[in-house]
Amino acid sequence: MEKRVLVGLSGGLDSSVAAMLLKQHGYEVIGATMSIWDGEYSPLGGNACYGPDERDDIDEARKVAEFIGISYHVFDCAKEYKSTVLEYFRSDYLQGRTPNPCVKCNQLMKFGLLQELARKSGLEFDYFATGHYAQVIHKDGRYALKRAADARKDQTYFLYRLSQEQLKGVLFPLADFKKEEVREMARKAALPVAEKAESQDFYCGDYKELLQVEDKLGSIVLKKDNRILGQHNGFWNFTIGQRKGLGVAYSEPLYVVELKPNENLVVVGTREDVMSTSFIVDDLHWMLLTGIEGQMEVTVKIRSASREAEAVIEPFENKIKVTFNQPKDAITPGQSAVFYKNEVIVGGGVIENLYKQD
RNA sequence: UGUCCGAUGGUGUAACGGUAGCACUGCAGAUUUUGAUUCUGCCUGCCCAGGUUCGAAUCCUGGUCGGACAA
Repeated sequence: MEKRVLVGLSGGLDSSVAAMLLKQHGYEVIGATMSIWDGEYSPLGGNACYGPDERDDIDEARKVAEFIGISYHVFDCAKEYKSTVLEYFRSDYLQGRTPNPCVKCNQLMKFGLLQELARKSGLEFDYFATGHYAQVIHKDGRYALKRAADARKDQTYFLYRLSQEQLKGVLFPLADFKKEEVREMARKAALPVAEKAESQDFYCGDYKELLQVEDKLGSIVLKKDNRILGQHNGFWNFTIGQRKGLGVAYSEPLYVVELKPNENLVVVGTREDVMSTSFIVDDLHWMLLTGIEGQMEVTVKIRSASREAEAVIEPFENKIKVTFNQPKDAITPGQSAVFYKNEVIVGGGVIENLYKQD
């Protein structure tokens, strides 16, 4: 009997190819897209997750579904998206942290609500699949994510919060392919989205709308001597490690080193000032393991596009303390730190703050 | 209205007298499922007026402006 798979279609290249591959492999495939845009704001058009161009993406996903011959459904997740992802996004920024909406969205929406609504609507399926570049392994009775074959496109970082239950029923058809191979397959099959461009932003409008704030003048101060170097329109417009857009000239590159929400201060410093070695991770989520007792050597990734680096993790109160072997730049509260051992996700959590000795 | 110092692109700076470089900002692009990082490219400048030199940002004179000292 054919196994049934629900595939999350985004209207993009990757998920389309994923669906096509599953179909070719003999699964009975059902396409589904979540609708998250409620039209409250009016940003300029653009290729973003949360935005009015969602309609175009849904149209494309529908075309693709027709093209490869699978059924297609759209589920309205706008309300929940707003109360979870957007609310999280907003409150984190207003606390001077830098949230990662993709992580939240994967955990709660794509790999959560979407399947839930599909089942409620009467659809039955054995697996859930997406076009993510990641692979699932099963070891010692636990499921975990392993980096994709195409290391350059690996997306496990965004998926580290998936639970055992979520991982258990997941398929990633693109796990073993490189991006170029995926595009080539799409071209050969003449998929409608074969030439679709990469990359999408989270939101293509002004973040002020999502944060529900107005500009508020504040100072940009130099860490070294607290000298005021310039002005800004609100600390929420910045993230640790940011270099561009400060509007401040100095003898060397300046980076945002710290945000002080209470005083609406943006503290900047030199390259050296953004480097740290130790930090505390909270809001833990374990994957291959269920926790650790003592120290463990791992590699840690603290930003989607930043390369993972060697570090030691160890319990610290109810949290985890991470210590890099070499100082690392832009360790940012709110971003996720994901621990890998031999390319497999051991666990991860959210960066709470730097750990300072003495 | 005395003395001293300084005066280079939007900002901070560099250039034995030989036609101005660097960093930052800004802009454009590459990379990116986070408005970060990183990478590539681009735009702007020698306070003014004389003079000395084959030739001056660099030397001299005067002016203007800024800073410091000076009751």
